[in-house]
Amino acid sequence: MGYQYSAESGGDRCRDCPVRDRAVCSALDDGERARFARAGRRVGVRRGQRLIWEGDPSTLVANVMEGMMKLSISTADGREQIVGAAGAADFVGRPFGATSGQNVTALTDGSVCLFPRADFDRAARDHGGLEHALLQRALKDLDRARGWMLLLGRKSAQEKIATFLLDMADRAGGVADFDLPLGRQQIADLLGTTIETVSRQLTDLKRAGIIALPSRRRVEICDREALRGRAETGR
Amino acid sequence: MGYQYSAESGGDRCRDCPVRDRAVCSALDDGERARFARAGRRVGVRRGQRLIWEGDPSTLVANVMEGMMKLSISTADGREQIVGAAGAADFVGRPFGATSGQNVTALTDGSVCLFPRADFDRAARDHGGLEHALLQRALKDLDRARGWMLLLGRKSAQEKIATFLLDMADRAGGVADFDLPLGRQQIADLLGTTIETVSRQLTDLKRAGIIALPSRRRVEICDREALRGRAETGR
DNA sequence: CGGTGGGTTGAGAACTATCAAATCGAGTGG
DNA sequence: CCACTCGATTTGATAGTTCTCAACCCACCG
Repeated sequence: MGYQYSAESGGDRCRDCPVRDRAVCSALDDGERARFARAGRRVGVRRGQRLIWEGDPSTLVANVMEGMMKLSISTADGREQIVGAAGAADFVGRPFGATSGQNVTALTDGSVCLFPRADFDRAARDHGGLEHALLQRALKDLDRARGWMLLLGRKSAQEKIATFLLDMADRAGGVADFDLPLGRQQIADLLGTTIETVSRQLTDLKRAGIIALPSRRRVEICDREALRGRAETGR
Repeated sequence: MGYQYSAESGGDRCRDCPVRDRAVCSALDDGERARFARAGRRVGVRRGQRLIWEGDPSTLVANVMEGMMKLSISTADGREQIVGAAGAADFVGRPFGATSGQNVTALTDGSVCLFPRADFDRAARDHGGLEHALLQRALKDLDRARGWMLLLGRKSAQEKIATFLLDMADRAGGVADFDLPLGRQQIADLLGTTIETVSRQLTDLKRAGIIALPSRRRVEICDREALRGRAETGR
């Protein structure tokens, strides 16, 4: 399939894993992990590369080690909706299921730790801790997905953008000043709107003095309260 | 809280449970279940009754025994989005989490088997089978939620209604003829649109001869292919 | 027979998408 | 260092959808 396998082969593959104590694997003890690690492969991914295809048989799952991935679903005529994102230490893929319901595509260069789904499923069944970690993540993802459904179904473009910016600020650690990990088109795909609407709403917020946009990717929140107001009633 | 507790008290509460071999409990063996059952209570619910509130501490979880529930989230100003539905044998509530992210409200009269979350969490940790069953459900719910995000974010009113009708027909067993379990307002809340738009789209489909609407709740699909077409490209 | 609670229909306003053109920014090669 | 190019973003004009508000209908009930 053309993945780029890293040089490291046997031995303790996890030793230098950047996410070894945040990923689901951290639920395993050292012995379990050592055995489990044999099934996994560290693989580099390039921006734009697709790891998993919507509708394909679910044969792979992975932990993200570096970089950012998007989960997306498309209509037959090419409209795309981003349904989730996964960064370092997050889990992607569909365990315990015949097919994958989403595309998984790299938004940035990065690397993942890839497992054949069958091996992973077996390990999850054998080690309750791993399964519990998966359940925790699935439940959290489910809460997030459902929260986003409210945004997609019921919020105006204004509210969508404001909510999105607050969400991003939170993820960046609650700071007022951060870089967007997404381009305008991807923001549109996430919010269920168009690139032009995203652009217009951003410049509206800028003109209102609520945010500043020093460069394409950078955002400064100048008036968090006002932004919060628009996230709730920005009709 | 005013729940209506049923008369049955001790003994084998599960014996006459209508969903005993489809609910998550079916992952337990008889001995486990007997012990587990002591923590649960069968409770009747009336149409409109809310079991769980969005944002409240998560103290209860439940298996639905009879009837249908909706999961919903609301904005501060009262707009509502339905984010899921639960029928007989489905599980509701937020295990392993401090707060519930959704409202759970009965759409019809029915009954549920209610557990204090703490007891349920403990049981899930002790019995891997139960946890696995929960994971399976969470993953399926997650797939469904994400699929619905595509509809909410990217589909036109026409496509939403057509998709909804096909979905309902599937759930009813793939028949061409079924009763809607939801009123117009609830369909609107599910599809992220308004009651008027739902009504208009339905009459459009009726005028086109694709469906018939013999009564308020009943739908007949006359031309499934045409309906499928509108679910994909009904712009 | 007058309520009542859905549901439908109509008209106009408000948003948002669409299409097209102008701008911007980072590279590139001279 | 400057013109030039390419992709991303912004802006403008316009068309379409969908929402909103209001009136009307209809089946059912006391």
